[in-house]
Amino acid sequence: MAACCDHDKNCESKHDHSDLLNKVKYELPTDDFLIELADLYKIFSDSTRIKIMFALFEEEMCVCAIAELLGMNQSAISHQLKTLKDANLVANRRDGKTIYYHLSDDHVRSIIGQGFEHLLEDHEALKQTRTEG
Amino acid sequence: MAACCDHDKNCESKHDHSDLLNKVKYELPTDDFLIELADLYKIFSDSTRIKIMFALFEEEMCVCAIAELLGMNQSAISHQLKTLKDANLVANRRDGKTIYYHLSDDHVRSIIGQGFEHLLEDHEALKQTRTEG
DNA sequence: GTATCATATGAACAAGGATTCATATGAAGG
DNA sequence: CCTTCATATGAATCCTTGTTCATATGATAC
Repeated sequence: MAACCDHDKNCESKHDHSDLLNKVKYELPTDDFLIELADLYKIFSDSTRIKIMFALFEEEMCVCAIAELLGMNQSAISHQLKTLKDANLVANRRDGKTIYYHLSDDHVRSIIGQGFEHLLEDHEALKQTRTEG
Repeated sequence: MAACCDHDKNCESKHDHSDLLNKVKYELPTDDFLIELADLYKIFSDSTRIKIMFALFEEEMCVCAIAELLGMNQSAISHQLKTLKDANLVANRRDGKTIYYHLSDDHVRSIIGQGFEHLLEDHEALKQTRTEG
């Protein structure tokens, strides 16, 4: 009988993976950490937020400038900036009535950089197969 | 009058950002690329998929082993594996009735690695403020 | 062929989230 | 104070998406 399965109806396989499962289970980070990691990527998973972060690569911008740049209304941008700020990815400063946002650290750059490279290489690979075919 | 606004009701600001906007707009990648980038991170933004990828860090696994590991049913895992495969993040091989999945390249490792580090440093910072307080 | 196991897939449902609208806050100028 | 501008926020809506259930495919063994 499979080693780990009769206590859970989700585990219905007839295979016996006990050895593999025990090993992998041991190496796996905690659920909490993995959920936190997914939540971090969730922030990068919206194109509006990506655009905002890219814009802030250059220099700090106020809310209405970002809204104008992206052609979206101020409220939408404000909501997304809150999301980014809650995740410590952007910070802001007030100057009179205006509030300027900027990237809060270099993690944004390095995280986006990795995705960027992945896409570039995918596009390269695609081009390759096209010229080969 | 602000330089770029009367053509678009979303651009209602009284500020004049023309210089800044022109500069940033010029530096910004295309919409298509930014959307593609967001879509890539979207794949990392689900904890089930993250867990699958982490499991495959160790070695290849068949569908039912992953399901057993995560305590989820086979269908859910299969759907997510399809998502990962469509994004070229995992690949598979058949051996009889069983299909084994593995990471398809090292981008998964490097992308997850960046997020990993970000979280670790955040946790460090948190610990710091706690001991200071 | 039929039965069984491993996986894939389509439809349906539920939960989450991005945007918009309306409104609130908060600062500066008069 | 009152007005205006810049931003924030809450509620409502619509769209996306993860999971489940039921079923299909595809391979092996008999």
